[in-house]
Formats: sequence, C-alpha cells, structure tokens
Amino acid sequence: MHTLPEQDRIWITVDVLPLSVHEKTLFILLSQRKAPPYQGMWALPGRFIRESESAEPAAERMMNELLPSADGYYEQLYTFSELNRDPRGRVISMSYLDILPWKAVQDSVLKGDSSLVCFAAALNEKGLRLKSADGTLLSGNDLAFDHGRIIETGIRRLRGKIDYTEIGFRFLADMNAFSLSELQDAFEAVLGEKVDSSNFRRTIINRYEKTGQLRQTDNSVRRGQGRPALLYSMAL
Amino acid sequence: MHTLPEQDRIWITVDVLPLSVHEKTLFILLSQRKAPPYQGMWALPGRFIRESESAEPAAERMMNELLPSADGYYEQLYTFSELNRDPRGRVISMSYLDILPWKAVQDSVLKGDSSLVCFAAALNEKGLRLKSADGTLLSGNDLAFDHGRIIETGIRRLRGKIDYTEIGFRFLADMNAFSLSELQDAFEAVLGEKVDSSNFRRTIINRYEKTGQLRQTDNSVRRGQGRPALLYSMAL
DNA sequence: TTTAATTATATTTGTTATGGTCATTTTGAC
DNA sequence: GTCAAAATGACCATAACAAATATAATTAAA
Repeated sequence: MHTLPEQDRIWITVDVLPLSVHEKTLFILLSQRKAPPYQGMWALPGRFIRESESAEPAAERMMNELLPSADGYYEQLYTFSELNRDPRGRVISMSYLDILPWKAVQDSVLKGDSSLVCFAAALNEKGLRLKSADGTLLSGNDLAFDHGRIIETGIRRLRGKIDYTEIGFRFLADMNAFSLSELQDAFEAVLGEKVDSSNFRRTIINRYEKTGQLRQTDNSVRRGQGRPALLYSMAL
Repeated sequence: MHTLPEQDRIWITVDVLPLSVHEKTLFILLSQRKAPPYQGMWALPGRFIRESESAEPAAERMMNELLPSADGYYEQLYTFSELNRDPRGRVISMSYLDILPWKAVQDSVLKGDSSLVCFAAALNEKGLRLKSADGTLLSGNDLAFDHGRIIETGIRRLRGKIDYTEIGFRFLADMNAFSLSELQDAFEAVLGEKVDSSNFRRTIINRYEKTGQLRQTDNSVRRGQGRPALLYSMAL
C-alpha cells in the first residue's frame, strides 16, 4: 500500500450558487448563517465534503435537502483556494452553478418551506446588488466569506456562455412547452440588458430548429396580455 | 476560535497540463512516475498542495522548478473529485492549463535539462493520441490516474475558447513581434484542423486592430521559405 | 556564374451565403 | 384601441470558398 504524505490538514467545501429567473429578473438563493464565523450574515448554501463523496453529488444532495421538490442543473463553476478565505483555517471551496426553474423556488422558498431566501441580483460596473422581497439590500461585501466574489464569478460565467451554449434553456420550467419570450426573459435577466426580440427568435430558431432540437408544439399557445405566444419544445 | 469539524482526511493536488505549439503541432509535457502508484507510467506534473499555499502559485512554483527558464500563462481548468481517481485514498485534483511558448520547451526539455518529456498530442473522435520524439505512442488510457481525461478536458476547453478569447496569443514566443501565420499555426495546432488564412487575418485584424491591441511593427519582417511575413505586436 | 523557371509562403481581393442589427409592420387576443 | 407576439425588409458584418498577387528561397538551364 502506498502511503500519502503527512501534511497539515486542508478542508474542502462545496458552495452552491442557486440561480433562477422570474419576470426578467435574476434571483439568487441565500441562507443566513446560524453559527460563527459570519454568524447572522448571508451566505451561499454550502457544507464540508465528506471523505466518501465527490463534489457534485454532495452539492446535489445538499440542495435536495434545502429544496425538496427542486430538480436543478449543476455545473462546476470554479475552485477558490486563497489562503485566508475562511477565518477558521485552510478551507478550499469548490463552487457549483445550480440553475433552477422558477417553479421550484415558488414551491419551496416562497412558501417558507425552505431555509433559503430569495434575492434579486443585479451585477454591473458598480458591482453586485442583492435585494430581497422584504427590502433588505446587500452588496457583494456584505456576504460571508468570499461569497460575493463567487456570485460575481458565476454571473459573469453565465453571461459569457449563454449566447453560444444551451445553458439558457435550463431556466425554463418546462422544456417541452415554453414560449420564445419566456426564453428571452431568461436571457435578459442573465445579461442584465434588453435583447432585440426579432433577432433573438431568428437566432434561436435558426440555430436549433435545423438540428432538430427545437420544435414548435402544434398550435398550443400561452395566453397573456397581448398576442398569444406559440409554444416550443427543446431537446438538450 | 471557531473549530472545524472532525472528518476523514482529504488530500489535494495541483496537476498542471503544460501545452506548447511548434510547427502546427500541439505538444504536451509529461513526466514519468518514479514511485508507486503507477510507477513508470506517464503523468502530468503535479504535487500535493501544502497548507500554506493556494493552488495557482503552487502550480507555478512547481513548474518553475521543472522548467527553470519558462514563463507560462496559467488558467484554472477543472477540479476532479471522483472517489477512486487515486488508489492511495481520497485525493482531489485541481488542474491548471499552462501555456508555454515553444522557446521555453526548446531551452529546457529538448536540451535534457528537465525531467519533463515532450509529446505531440492529437485529439479526435477516436480519442487522445500522444507521440514522443523517440516513437513512444500512448493513448489516454496509458496515463497514470485520470490524467488522460484531464488532458482531454484541457484540449476541449482550449478549442472552445480560442476563437473568442485572446488565449491563442499565449502560445507566441514574443508578443511584441510575431507574424499572423505564427498565430494561425497555434490555432491550427489547437483546433486540429486547417484554418482559412484570408478569413483568419481579416477576423484577427478587424477584431484587435480597432481596439488598439494589435499593431503592425513598422516594416520588420520574418524571413522563411517564401514571402517574408509582416510582424505584429499584441497587448493583452 | 548568371539567369530564368519553380516552389513556397505571405498577403490581398473578390463572391457568395449566412447571420446579426435596426426599424417597421402585421397579427391575435383582450 | 391597446398590448405583446410574430414577421418583414433593408442593411451590415462575418464566414466559407475561390482565386490572384507579392516576395522571397531554391533549383534548373544557359
């Protein structure tokens, strides 16, 4: 048996950035810390990794406990290993994006079934701003650990890849029945700016209809204020 | 003082994927393992992270020992945390891309000043193929640990972002004097396919000359077989 | 040995198809 | 009419594809 070297101890956490979109706004779920360090402050949901589990399943298990009914899409974001990111000692954080359809947030968070709380997120030149329904306003620096930086990294990553990957579709409540404006709402929420409708549809339809991934569901529509929206289905 | 939870031990390594380009070919530097596990097999350079260092500096320090004269570009690649990726126990690998100008490889590896050995790398539908100068041929499965997978992840990442980031420029020996064909060679080596010269120059010049990053150095040229190539400089 | 042809590579110029931007209009419900 | 979805047309940027031109090194011929 080969032995591992003796060395000082390093701990590893998974920290999850749970994201969702509702009405052209990007939302992030945070939890309030119940113990030191940073007691009482807002933080991303996270916990230590046990020796018998790998990171992504650990992240998913944790989120399943916090949001019983949710089924999110997970993707590794970045691993933060700066020396003093945790006052307790040497802790490395593996972070994951977790994209949740809004329905999942409604069903648990907004009903109070979860310890997580929903914040509207806006990221621009001035930095990150978070706002909860009860009016609490936070900047990136108000968060525990380096979680403000993790959130910024996550939003930037999303913005960087939403235009040339299929990750935007992960925000949809039902991949088998959505309108292009619903998809566009997700894009606008992530990018933090308006998107031209006509180009958006042309681009999306051109790119995915010929691959057979995107199909218009025959004649079903979503009714709202104005003209009813045609529904589509997407295969990832 | 807040205490960290007791738990079983997890070890962390940094593993570096050193890449370089020469004559339209992508090269990877590997080291032969001197001790179990996987003794004698080829592996990415890597080592355990100490409690007092963060990952990227650790990667750079290690590479500076292996390639004294090299000054590479580092970028986090992915963190691999599968349970059985190391037979010795629970080891998580933080992997980094390390892009080296060919000159650095010439100066140490090819002179035998380094324990690293240079392999030409080709990745296609059939998988990864590595070939060293002495004729050794390896597939991804012939490597120690999951290093074949790390290399595939790295090449795919590079391919994915070379077209819309400035990472291709990192392969250049001198960012202040290079020809567009040298840059194109790097693109072709990474992508594993030919690139149309005329569109390549048009695209690169359009994109970077108007930002002021790319400039033609007045009248200096690189001589080769054919028509001398104009030299450019790029600011990242 | 000088000159002309050949080869190699760099660089430029078109042509066409496609996809994006911007501005405007039409459609279908209320 | 009002609202939002959906479509249309003019215009521009870019990519694919094809071809031409420029400037050297190299080779063959005189």
